[in-house]
Amino acid sequence: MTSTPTAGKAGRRRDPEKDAQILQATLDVLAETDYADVTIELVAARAGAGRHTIYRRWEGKDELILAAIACTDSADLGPDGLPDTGTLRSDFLALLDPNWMGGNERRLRILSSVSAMITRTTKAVDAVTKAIVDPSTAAYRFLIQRAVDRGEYAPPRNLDALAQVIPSMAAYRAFFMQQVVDEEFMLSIIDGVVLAALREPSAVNR
Amino acid sequence: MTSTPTAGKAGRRRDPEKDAQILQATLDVLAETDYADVTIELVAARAGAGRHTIYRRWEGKDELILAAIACTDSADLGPDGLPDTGTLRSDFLALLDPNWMGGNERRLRILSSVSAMITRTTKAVDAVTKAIVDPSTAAYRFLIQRAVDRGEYAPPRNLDALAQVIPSMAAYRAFFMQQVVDEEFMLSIIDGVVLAALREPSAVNR
DNA sequence: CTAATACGGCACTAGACAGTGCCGCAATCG
DNA sequence: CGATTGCGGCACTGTCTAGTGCCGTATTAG
Repeated sequence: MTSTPTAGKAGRRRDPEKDAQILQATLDVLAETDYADVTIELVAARAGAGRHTIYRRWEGKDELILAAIACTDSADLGPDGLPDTGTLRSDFLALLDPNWMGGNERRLRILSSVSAMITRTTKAVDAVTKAIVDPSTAAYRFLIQRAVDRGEYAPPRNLDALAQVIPSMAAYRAFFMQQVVDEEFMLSIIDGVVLAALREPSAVNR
Repeated sequence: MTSTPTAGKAGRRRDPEKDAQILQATLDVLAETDYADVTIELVAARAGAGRHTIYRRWEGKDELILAAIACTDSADLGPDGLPDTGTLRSDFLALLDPNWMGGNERRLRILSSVSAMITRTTKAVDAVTKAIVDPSTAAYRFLIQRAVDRGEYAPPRNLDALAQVIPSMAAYRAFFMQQVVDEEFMLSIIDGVVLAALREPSAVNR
């Protein structure tokens, strides 16, 4: 669908840059307004493109948005992009700064904008799950597991549930309460919930 | 605005029932579809009313929806409506059944539908906060505090954060993950997070 | 009864937006 | 060069829906 006519066809080639520009513009608009307010016109203008250029590459509005979600940059949430500060608490805090709050703030806004779509399309749920929800949970699961492995805490009763605490509460606050997810809030969750639910290993302590 | 002409005016009186029917229909539609798909036509049809009857009472679509949110029945979340089973764990579980899942399932759906509105209007945030977010948090805060008061657990480090765990994680799951908030899931949060973060009182135990 | 208001149903206006067609220009192949 | 395709911009169609006006009917005060 987005393939460039590499064959021996005549004619001008599709600009691969445009794909990225359009998807990025889509994410920008999605992060700033709401799904219903995302117009192709707006995206095209933002990307410096014509509407046709968009319709030539994607079936329609929904397909475009799904593609944009799928290319949300979650690479920084892979094990390699995660901080390793020595303690779980400061790992959590390190996530707050660089990619995370601007990074995450953006992810949260996109997440909320797409919510309208989620209630209708199964594909949207899949896209959001794959691009945003799963990577976030996986990142926290990784950090906690690593802390357990190095003996900082005893293995938790339910790692998966614990790994979802911060994404859930941050999303709830940013989205439904429309309040900033700042360090103060994060600390209240980290200390008051996640770390509180973890126990020191009963035997040797460090 | 919704006042019935009680003065010595002539003419047919406004049907007070209609107010409730229309607001209820609005909530129904909100719970089933999405904010953008809530048409006055749909609400009117559901309420067995004409569109004029709606416009006669509210300024427009947004006002109607705000009014509907405000009348979400959260009375069952007051202290009097909450279960008192003797232990915090079974209190939590009791919330899952009666008003809660059908009750809460409905609240969650409405919450998600209004999300589109939240990103634009401050009033919507206020309405949702007052009608849904705050009552939910308050209910859990009450249950936890009561358990602490009767000596079941030691006072938590951060009661407010803890009280938001279940609403947040339930909303996140129901909304962004589009998965059912069933007993299995609730138990994983209750045991794996909330109760894990609470400690037995160090001194006399019960 | 008469005047005034509420009600449901229908038709209408106005605006917004998805999607398409066309034009002129740019790039690329043979 | 000529054919073919990509591109931005403009105009157009079709649809959907908020909001309003009108009609016939029902209700109520005086």
